[in-house]
Amino acid sequence: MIDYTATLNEAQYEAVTSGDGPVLVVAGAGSGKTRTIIYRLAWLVEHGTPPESILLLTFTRKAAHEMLHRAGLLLGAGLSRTQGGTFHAFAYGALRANHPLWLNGRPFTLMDASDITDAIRHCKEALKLGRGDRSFPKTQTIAGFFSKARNKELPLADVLEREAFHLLPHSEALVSLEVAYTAWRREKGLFDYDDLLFELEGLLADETAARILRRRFTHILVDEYQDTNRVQARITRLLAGVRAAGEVGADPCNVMAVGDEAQSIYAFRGADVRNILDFQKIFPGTRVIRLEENYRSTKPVLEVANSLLANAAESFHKTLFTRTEGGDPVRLVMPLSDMSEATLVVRRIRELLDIYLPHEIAVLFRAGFHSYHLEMALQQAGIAFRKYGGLRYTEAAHVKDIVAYARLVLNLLDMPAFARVAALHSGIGPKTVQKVYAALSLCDPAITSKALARYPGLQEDIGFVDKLRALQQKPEDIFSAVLEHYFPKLEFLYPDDWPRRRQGLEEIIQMAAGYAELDIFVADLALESPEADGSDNENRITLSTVHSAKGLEWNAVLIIDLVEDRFPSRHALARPDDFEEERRLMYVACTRARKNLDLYAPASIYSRATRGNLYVSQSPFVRELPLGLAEEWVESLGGTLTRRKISHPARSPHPSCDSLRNTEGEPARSPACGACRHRIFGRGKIVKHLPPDKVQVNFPGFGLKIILAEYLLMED
DNA sequence: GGATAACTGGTTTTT
DNA sequence: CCAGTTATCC
Repeated sequence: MIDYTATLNEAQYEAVTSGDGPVLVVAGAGSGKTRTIIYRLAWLVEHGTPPESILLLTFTRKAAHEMLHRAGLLLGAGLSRTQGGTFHAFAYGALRANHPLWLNGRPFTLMDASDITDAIRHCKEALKLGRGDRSFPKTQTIAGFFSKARNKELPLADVLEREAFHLLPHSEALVSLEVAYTAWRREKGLFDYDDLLFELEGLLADETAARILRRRFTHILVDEYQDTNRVQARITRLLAGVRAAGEVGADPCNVMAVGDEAQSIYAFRGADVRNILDFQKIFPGTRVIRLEENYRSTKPVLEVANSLLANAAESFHKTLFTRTEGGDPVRLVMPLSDMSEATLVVRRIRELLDIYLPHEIAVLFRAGFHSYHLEMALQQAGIAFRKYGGLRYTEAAHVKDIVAYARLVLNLLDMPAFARVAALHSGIGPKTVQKVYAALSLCDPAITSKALARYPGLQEDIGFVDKLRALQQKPEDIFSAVLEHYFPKLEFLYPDDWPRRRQGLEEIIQMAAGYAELDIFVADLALESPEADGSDNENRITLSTVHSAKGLEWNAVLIIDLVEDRFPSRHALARPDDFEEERRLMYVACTRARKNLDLYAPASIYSRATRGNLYVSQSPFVRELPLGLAEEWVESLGGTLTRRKISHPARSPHPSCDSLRNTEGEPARSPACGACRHRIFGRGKIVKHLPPDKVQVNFPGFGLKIILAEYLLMED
């Protein structure tokens, strides 16, 4: 038997050992949330719950696997029969077993990100929309809005009105494009990410199907509940069932949701914090347990994190505490440019490598491309890294090529895969693809062979795929056959860099080896690519977007590019809600650090457009940092860092005029204060004078701030 | 008409 | 670095 009291605190113990009924665990950053889930899994199994009756829904498959693995270690027995993964992966599995009726028995295929943009581009061309119109949004942007509308469950026109005022002239065109895209998916049997969730909900709407799943999964655990969207919350409810007060029915309603509203960072894709705030209303009789003590970070790190939340909108106020004292100070480094930032970060990583192993160090940033300079500098310095977020292994063209062959083995009428394989042959472009596909979809051997006769290369490929299908092999054997078939083409397809692409292509066979079913493997590739290389990860530092760093932790964390327009992102400055999400994102980034936290705010950023360095404002999250919370280091020419004890007046703790542009794109200013003749940056208004040297200012949408008068402009 | 080469301008975050 | 556009070639 496991000794639960030895390693758990009181609140954790209560969560782990709670009996039947709904439970909500509100777990602050670093409060032992993962440990709690692991022990909960072990406790359930130890107290008679069959492992296969537990469903663990997490944010990444990796998180689920790790928790199950560690719970298995505790128990001394594997938890391989427990299902764990993302909502999307679970939905795929459920729909695979219960085909939606409207498909009429046809196979369905999961689209990956590029399939989605390709499909939208195709519809856009078919409808002749936005041709040569520079103001028409990019296909990827359109895909983003389509998905956002569905995740927020709002009409597309409403989303555009709220979030993309400048696209309103195209509203009608985009709505018709959305209709066409939906029709295209249904016609071709294609599911995008959002379809998975809504189709699963549709499945659960059938009471018989829902009851079967409820009986199968008597205990449901949902991690990162603050980042679920509305349909995911409804799915949770449908899977758990709801018992009215006092009722003892068939629905077990053993659901445990774990989350932290201060770490909600996915509102952009429809995550709704109300799911966690309203949990008790949805599930009557919920037991709420709070984990508040932080075991992860040192005091200096927590003070910075707490200060970020102290400036947040009301509902997110929260303070983490630790019983441990001491720890290195948080460092705020101000390089001259993003180029020298890369140099300084490399230098700092060298220092940290004397103390920590590579895998205990991470560099975090707001967007994938922010790390380009650093990636080059690390390469030159010979420091190995792996990058999360941004381009993935499975998004490389040559990997998509082989996966496309595998998808055709599953389903010859998989439109995106067919288009990809067909276009590998010279002389076949988009139009020919459409023609040949139309002929193939009639499923008449005579017509098929006639259509293919004109394209011998493609005919050979189709023959190869048909043969492979007939053999009914294991996924790894199918991929080795595909590789053998594909290798000779590689040199011709990618003359510039085929040797590089050849490297690591065989890894896909290793990845496939863990799977018994080809379609599940292919679906997983689209949902979340497995670790590309498991070999020397211990010897690499981590580069990651903050979003991809969620749920992870390192001894040393460096956050780069803390400047306005980057972190917070330019797009977030228009609306206060988005700005608040950036703040929580910064909070998530800081709370990843166990011992060392370095913040980098370069004074300038290289811009291609002007072929020079542009001076930039520091991120408001840096400017608002109270003096004394971080040690400040300034770079001077020549790359030397100097410790700065007194803060510069430019370090004003409020958004600058740049970050408070109105919709016309002009910096807005209020008139000078009648009493003191001071002017405020942006739209701020002085509401109170606090003698001798401070004023209270209200920034519409950002709230009240107290500011030193010397930071303000005098009317001239 | 349709495929491919050359060019240009602009980058959020993810399943 | 990559998607979308225009120019050129079959």
